[in-house]
Amino acid sequence: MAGRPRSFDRDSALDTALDAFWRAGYEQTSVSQLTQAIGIQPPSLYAAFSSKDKLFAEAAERYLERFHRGLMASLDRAGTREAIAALLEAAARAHTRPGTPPGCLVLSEPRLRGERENMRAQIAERLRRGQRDGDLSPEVEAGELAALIEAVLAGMSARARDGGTLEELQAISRLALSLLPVPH
Amino acid sequence: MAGRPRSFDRDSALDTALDAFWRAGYEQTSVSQLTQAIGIQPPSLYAAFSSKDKLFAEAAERYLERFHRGLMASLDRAGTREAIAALLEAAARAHTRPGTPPGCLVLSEPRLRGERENMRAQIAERLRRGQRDGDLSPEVEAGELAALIEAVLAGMSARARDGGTLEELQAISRLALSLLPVPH
DNA sequence: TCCTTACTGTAGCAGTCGCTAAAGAATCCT
DNA sequence: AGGATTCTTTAGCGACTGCTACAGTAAGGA
Repeated sequence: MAGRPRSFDRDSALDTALDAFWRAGYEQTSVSQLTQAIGIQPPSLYAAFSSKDKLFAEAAERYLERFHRGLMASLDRAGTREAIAALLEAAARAHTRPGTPPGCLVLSEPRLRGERENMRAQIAERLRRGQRDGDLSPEVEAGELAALIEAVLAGMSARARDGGTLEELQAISRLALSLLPVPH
Repeated sequence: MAGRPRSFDRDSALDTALDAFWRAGYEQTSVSQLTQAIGIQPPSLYAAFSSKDKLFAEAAERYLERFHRGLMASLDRAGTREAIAALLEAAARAHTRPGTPPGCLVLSEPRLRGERENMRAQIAERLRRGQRDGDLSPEVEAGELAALIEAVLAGMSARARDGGTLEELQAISRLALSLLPVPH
């Protein structure tokens, strides 16, 4: 049944791969960089993960679970303004957190366009809920405001990759919040 | 003195190279893609432009002259709000203009970080002028507001690359404008 | 103990990367 | 015409890309 046991920890190898993809993106991360960072030879990587593409998919899924979903859970807060404020503040912190690469994988990796669309849809849904609840002006189109918020988040991520500090991103976040129209 | 004349138009070759770099970025554009698009062999490219790096630098300079500076000239408008509105609107149009690649080269190419810093500095300077002129609230830090505006522009560029339409970008632009505090 | 199974390291596949040596072709100058 | 100059094409450099055939190794089951 069982053969020779794997000589490396698949789970921590996935962490290492995620870090590499997050830092440099899919295209700029070579298989040889990955195997070197993990400390294995190519056949071991391919036995465990099938292909660079599948390895990325699994690393991205881990990113979603471990970083992205928690961040998006900020939207569950009561109060639309508080929810968006929490999302922006959490993003500012996450995008500049020491020990992880700067910026957001979802917002910077071209291959994750689908996740960006999910993200925008979730924000739009939260805004619509706010309009139903009466704590967001119904005069603004929720989809459009969600697109603006996504754009601000993408800009914050890009700024972080350019060396922007936590304080700079928090300033962006704080100023961006003032565009949420309160109900009259 | 003069030897065999160049068989291709250096100027239009530079246009072709700019289009390629703009569309896919520096790293994702190979020399063989460039020579194929221009219709020449590698030695001709190297005789005319020295290296991929120098070719990119020249193409980027052309981008700045031909697209970026005109866009930034929107800031010269009288009225700070009008100036920022014009910049955002011009960006929405430029990032989705048919016949040119989607998005902004300055905002999407990692190598052009310095230009992004120039851009932010120019926006900040315009905002400070607005505060001196009294048509922008002096209570907001111009550098921070400039960072927010740059973030919105970067987000618009990213959205354009994801397939965002002119109308979507205009909606972002219009909503973003509401964060400009008027003087009390 | 021996077989089966599944991993390991070595080595290298075909293809592409940025770039260039060498030789032929087209121009100007004398 | 002949030489000098500068481009062109052909061909290919060494290094790297994602990936894999092959042989050796370490485990469990009979």
